[in-house]
Amino acid sequence: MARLSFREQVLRVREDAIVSSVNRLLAEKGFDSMTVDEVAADVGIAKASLYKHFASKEALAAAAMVRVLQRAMHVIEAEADKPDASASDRLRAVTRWTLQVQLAGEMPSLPSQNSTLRSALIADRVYIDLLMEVSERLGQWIVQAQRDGSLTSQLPPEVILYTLFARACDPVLGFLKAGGQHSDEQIVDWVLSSCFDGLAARA
Amino acid sequence: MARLSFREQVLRVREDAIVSSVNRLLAEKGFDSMTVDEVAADVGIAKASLYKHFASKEALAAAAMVRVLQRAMHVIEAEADKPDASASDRLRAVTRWTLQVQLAGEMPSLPSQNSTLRSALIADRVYIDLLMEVSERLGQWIVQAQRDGSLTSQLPPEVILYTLFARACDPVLGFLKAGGQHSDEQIVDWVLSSCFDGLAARA
DNA sequence: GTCTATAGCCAGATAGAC
DNA sequence: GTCTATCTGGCTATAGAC
Repeated sequence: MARLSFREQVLRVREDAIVSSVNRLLAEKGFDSMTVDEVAADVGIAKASLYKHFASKEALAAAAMVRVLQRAMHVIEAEADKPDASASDRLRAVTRWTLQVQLAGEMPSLPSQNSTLRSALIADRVYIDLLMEVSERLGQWIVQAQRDGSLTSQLPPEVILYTLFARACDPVLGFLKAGGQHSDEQIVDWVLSSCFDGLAARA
Repeated sequence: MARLSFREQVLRVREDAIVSSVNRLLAEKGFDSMTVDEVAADVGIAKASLYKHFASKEALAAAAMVRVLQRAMHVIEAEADKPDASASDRLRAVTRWTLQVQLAGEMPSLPSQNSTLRSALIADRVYIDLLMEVSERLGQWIVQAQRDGSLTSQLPPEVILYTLFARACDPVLGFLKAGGQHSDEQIVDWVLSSCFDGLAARA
């Protein structure tokens, strides 16, 4: 790893602050409602300065997505290091982390319809590579869990993978939180249970 | 029911055409990306004429939501009329319908973050009343199914209700459809199974 | 690289003739 | 009620001084 000059470190820190703001605002308001002016105000710099760091609003969102995927990879690696956990345990743990992040208002949410954003994301090599890596790691655990009989074999691994990914934007968390009746832990437990155990009664 | 004059009937038909366009565009692009110009072009009238029928873009979206809730109520009533169905069967059937509508590109999707839209919706008495009625009808079936042991009692009825509602915007359907590998029926079956039976293997 | 100021665009809503 | 033409505001992005 090359040593960074002081100037480069300052740059890093500033960009990190920008991405943090973007991440939070994306979680709060979504991509379309978030304005670049807001981001600049939140970071405490001028809008034009933002554009010296990131070429476009889409690039800002992509950076936030890259960061959350990096966090996810760290969680995955931490789970992989636990010697006694089953594949199913690991998937549950990663899914739990996803729900917690969303409930904490730290999960950036992107509209799947916005085409300019989609284009920017699939053109972003770093983002795509990370997404593939996360998918592969989870995919291996899914297949393993199906083999050892802890996850259903009725569903293709692909369907299970997508279902887990979708927990990152599950609106049920927000509904329950809006009610204000339950603790975050309780909410996460319920959604996790509905996801893995289903709504139907177990025999 | 009062007889409508010819002029009023023409009005009805036109507004119905407008709501149809809005419904489809909302399903396709979402509220933020949908423009009023597009709606006008799709219906084939001038934008100013649209505003003679609906006061705002939010009102257009509300009308589409009212319509889809009316469709849902019809489905619910049709299910209620089936003499031999269990509460659980009825919930599955209504959920299946929801998934089919979404997969057919006919489910209007609204961003939960947009505040002006939220305000417009909760101010719309017709929308709120319908939403409450649908919730109550489903809620009764949920409690009943929990009592007869076909739905889990581990989760509060509220959680189950929200989980079913959330199927209307489940991104898993879109992911699987985008792959182009599977039939719509197959996709619906999988998602329905993941929802009710869960991802974990059944004993 | 940071700022202020502004260009350029687009979309929601309206004016006013017919 | 329908149209054409326009207003208005907000947002992304940039120019240009320092």
